[in-house]
Amino acid sequence: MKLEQAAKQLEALGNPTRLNLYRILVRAGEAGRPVGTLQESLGIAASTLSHHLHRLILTGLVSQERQATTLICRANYPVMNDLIGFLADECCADAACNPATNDAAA
Amino acid sequence: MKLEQAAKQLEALGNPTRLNLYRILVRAGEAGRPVGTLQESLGIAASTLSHHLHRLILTGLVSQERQATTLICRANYPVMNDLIGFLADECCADAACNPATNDAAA
DNA sequence: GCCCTATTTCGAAGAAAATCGAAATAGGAG
DNA sequence: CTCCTATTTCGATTTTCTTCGAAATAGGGC
Repeated sequence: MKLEQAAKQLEALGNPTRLNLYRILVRAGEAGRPVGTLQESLGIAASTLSHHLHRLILTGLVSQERQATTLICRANYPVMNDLIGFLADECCADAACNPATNDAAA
Repeated sequence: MKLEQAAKQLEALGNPTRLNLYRILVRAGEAGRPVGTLQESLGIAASTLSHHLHRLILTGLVSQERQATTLICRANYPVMNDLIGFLADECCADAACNPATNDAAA
């Protein structure tokens, strides 16, 4: 994964409203959640929610599927897996934190 | 971990310059890196670097130690571990992505 | 005390984000 | 076709971020 893409996804999750939104979607599982119920859960303006949702969709973390007039939103698990993989790769997440001593720089 | 704190850390990493900076620190390992060499690697103004560094330090992702006149910066691995743990917990990272069907909401 | 390097703080300018309400579009029901 | 609900787009406002250079502080060396 490219650093820029990872940064975009991290930024997308780096907002309390969006992180909360994303968490709700994750917990909703494969069933997903219509936009309307998300709005009720979050208690924000529909336009604000739409904006945040759009940002999450742009990064690939969330996807939508139309069901008649309602839009079902779902967390895109593989994308999150890749992101966590990136972080773990860079930051020795689950390992014993024994980073190499190579001087990788910009 | 609280959602707000996780969001702050994600936001801190959600900037290309800071993510790059953090990656350099992670790869530097326990030895860490003086601020000066970070500036050379990143090619940004010292004040800009100081600002980004401050943000990473505020979230706990990076810590500093003074060695005479130079400040050594180090990645704070446990904090990143917690963050990854939070993401994995919310988003079934390494598991087979079988989220529960509880309707947790805000 | 004076100087020298390393780093931060200050002040400012431009860019981007978060939020809302109002208006526009999407998809179907009658 | 008209209407109704669901959702997005538009326009605006307020706040926050990013970046820089200049000036201030930190810690020693002479």
